[in-house]
Amino acid sequence: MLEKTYSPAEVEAKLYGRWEQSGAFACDVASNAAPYTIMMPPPNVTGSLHMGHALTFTVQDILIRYNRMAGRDALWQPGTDHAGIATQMVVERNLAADGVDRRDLGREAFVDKVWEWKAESGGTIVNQLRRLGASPDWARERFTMDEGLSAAVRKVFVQLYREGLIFRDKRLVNWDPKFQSAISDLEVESKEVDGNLWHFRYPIEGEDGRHIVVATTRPETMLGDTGVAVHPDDERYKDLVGKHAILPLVGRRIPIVADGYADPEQGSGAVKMTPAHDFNDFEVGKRHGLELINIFDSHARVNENAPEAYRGLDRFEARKRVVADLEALDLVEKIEPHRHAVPHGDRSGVPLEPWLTDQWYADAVTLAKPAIEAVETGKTVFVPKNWEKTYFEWMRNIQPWCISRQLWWGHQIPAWYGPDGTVFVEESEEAAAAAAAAHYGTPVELTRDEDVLDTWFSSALWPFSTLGWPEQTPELARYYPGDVLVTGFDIIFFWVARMMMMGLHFMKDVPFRTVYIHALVRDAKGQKMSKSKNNVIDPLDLIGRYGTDALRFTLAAMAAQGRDIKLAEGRVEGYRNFATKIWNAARFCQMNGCAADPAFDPAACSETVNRWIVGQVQKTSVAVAEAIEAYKFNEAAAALYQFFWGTFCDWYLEFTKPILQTPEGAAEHPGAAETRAATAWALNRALHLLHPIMPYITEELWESFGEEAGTLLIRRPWPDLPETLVDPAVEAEMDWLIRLISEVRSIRSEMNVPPSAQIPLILTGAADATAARLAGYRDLILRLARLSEARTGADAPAGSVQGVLDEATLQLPIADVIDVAQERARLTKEVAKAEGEIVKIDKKLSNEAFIAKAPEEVIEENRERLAEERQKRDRLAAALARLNAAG
RNA sequence: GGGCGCGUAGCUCAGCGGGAGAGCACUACGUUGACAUCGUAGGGGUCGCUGGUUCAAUCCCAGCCGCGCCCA
Repeated sequence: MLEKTYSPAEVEAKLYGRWEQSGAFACDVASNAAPYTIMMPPPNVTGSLHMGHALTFTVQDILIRYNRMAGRDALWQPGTDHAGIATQMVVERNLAADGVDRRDLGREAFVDKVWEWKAESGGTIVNQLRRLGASPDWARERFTMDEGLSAAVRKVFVQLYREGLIFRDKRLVNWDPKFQSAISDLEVESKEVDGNLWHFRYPIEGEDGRHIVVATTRPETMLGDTGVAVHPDDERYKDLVGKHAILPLVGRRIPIVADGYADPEQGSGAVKMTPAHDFNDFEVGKRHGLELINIFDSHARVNENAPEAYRGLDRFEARKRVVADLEALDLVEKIEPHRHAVPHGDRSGVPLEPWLTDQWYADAVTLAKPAIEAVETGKTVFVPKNWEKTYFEWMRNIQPWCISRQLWWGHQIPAWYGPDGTVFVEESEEAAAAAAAAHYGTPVELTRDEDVLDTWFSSALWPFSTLGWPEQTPELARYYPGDVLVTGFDIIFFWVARMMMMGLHFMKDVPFRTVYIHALVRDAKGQKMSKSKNNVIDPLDLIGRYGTDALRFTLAAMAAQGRDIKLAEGRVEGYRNFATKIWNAARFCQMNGCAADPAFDPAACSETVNRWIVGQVQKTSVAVAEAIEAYKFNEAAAALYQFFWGTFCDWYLEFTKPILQTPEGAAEHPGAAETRAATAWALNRALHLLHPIMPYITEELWESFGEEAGTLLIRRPWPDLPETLVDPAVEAEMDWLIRLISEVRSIRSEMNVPPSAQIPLILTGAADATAARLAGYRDLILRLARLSEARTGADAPAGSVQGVLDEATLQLPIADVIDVAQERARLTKEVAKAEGEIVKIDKKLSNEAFIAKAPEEVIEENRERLAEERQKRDRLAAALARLNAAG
């Protein structure tokens, strides 16, 4: 016998191991089944499970479990990425706690430390994924720094270099002074900061007392100014173009140029130009041949290119000093408070410095072309479709991708320099040495490039590097391209776009056919969860309190396309209750001896209730399958919830009670055996349908109810049921029954008939078929509507409360409890309601244009509804008349 | 400024050309042998505003008002 309540924690721990050990998660390269592949977006190895992960991995697991059941050879490829900066930071912090600096340790020893750290604590998120019930093929778990994946990185780098698609260049980069590394423009986070707009006067050369006023948010950069720009049409400055200003504090003579970049509306209309420290100024500088003067070192301290007084100052100290010195010279026109966006490093959190350095770049412009085309031609489709716009927007405006990072943890760039700086890009040191020897005609000492590659460079290869590329493995042939990539929109640029580029370039095919972009999880108020707001909901905490299945069902139910998820804990609680409901329904089935019967044939039921539930199961299985295949997880969840609670528990189990529960001394109902088998069958099918979303409770119940002892639900086939199980006549009959019971209950409740009182029901004006139904379901009706008798009759007994059901009128003779005034009010309200409908439909039908232009079935439907409403109105009016006559 | 999206019941959200829905919350009643993590019934909505298209608009189009996110 099942326990009284479901205990998620116990069941989860027990079943996960059983699944994994049974090999249920593994794909089968030798299988004849069609493959179904999802590449898991590798979480950061330093990461721990947050709500976003919970959503994305739940969705992926639903897809994988469903497709596995649907007969596909499913591969869900798991793994983690090495997260260059984040991981290096973690390990550096740990070392710092022991008073060790990585530079004292040296590169090799430091990298060893990182590997040690990874071995000890790198698996956190992977274990948390298990608690979520995720079922990837763990045996194939990969890490972006694995030897195989590293070989893929080297090969890709060398090939792209030889094709001219990777190059080295001196450009402005987003420099992170804290990490001492370049970062890509995607890792830049704009933050609104309260600052000032400082207006400085720059004296004009040769015109005593005349100044040009420039406005800036970064006074300290003026030490590197090499020009002033004004708009060509700006009348105020026309005569100054071509002249020079004298840069205060420095004394440099700088040209005044005309450029459309200067906005006459902004500030004074004149802008100082610092081409070595601002991306826009860099472009303007290029157009006008302005000098590039780098005034900062890598820590963003003023260097030797600035006047001696400022050297060594940090950029913020330099700012104060410059302003103070200009004020002393009376060259500050005004200072206005100004709120503006300042680029920050998304991980370091410090303001970034545009800085001129040598870096490696990938030619994203060229690589993006086929990737754009693949989406244009539908080789890869986005779901929902509108994310294509975001993708195109970025891909069509893409810039060269800075792929080098000044870190130690990552894939070191396979480039070696000869004594004269000649670069040799090869897959190994030996190859580089050979190439150098050939170049110089003699072996030489080579120095390897110290930099490593952007983590996303290796992630971009994930869809094929994890399958063994560059080896031509059977896995690669079978599982590339993948079916669907599931991720959040925030990762379209970082990862999706780059996988598209690399996949198309190296595999000559897209990496996945579909990209499903899901929502972001926010808190109940719609705010992004963040530690600083202290509104983070921990999925593991929710799992602990409500169970994994409840959390998964909640996320599925809320994963409607195109809208973010505002997660309120109440929803999780509600779906925990749903799990409890499932548990209790199963207990009930067990208590009534409903066990799987191998001989049961759903198409051959004789009891109407059983023929009905079998059809409802069929409809639900189709609805759920279609919803999952269309990535409409909320619809799948709603169909399941409605079926299990609203149909199976609320009606079917109630309908079968009189059949299953034989009163003392009475003979068993002739349909009892069939009903027990049908109930078990329906419950078992429901467990199948629920399994992808609620794997644990369904697997646990399958253990007690399953048709085949010792099998696991995870490996069972998805129910493939014929449409013929749905019988419209049966549906109509059960629908009538439900409406009759509901109507009686509603009247009883409104008339305040105590639940314990058993009252009679007389159906007047009933057609023969209706009378037959009443007789056929008499026991059920008595029980569920709490009646003492239920029969047809010719006349209404005096003092009846009345209701209408199709052509018949319900009479509930409860003269002793009836309140005439209350009943009159009730009936009057009902009549008015019907009357309102009649007026609405009548108006529509008497509109000639409607009759002329609307489709025939719509007109017909309205005619039917009108007739129904009129019938109802007439019967209710008659009931009212009877009441008035009696009262 | 450009792009995307959202304003539907008290709350969280489905629906998106032909009868306004769900869950939670709320109210009343209920110890009917699966379930109070429950049952039965009920109240509650000019579907942001204004125009337009249409026989028909919560749904399509335009404008406006509020709100969010991304990119400059």
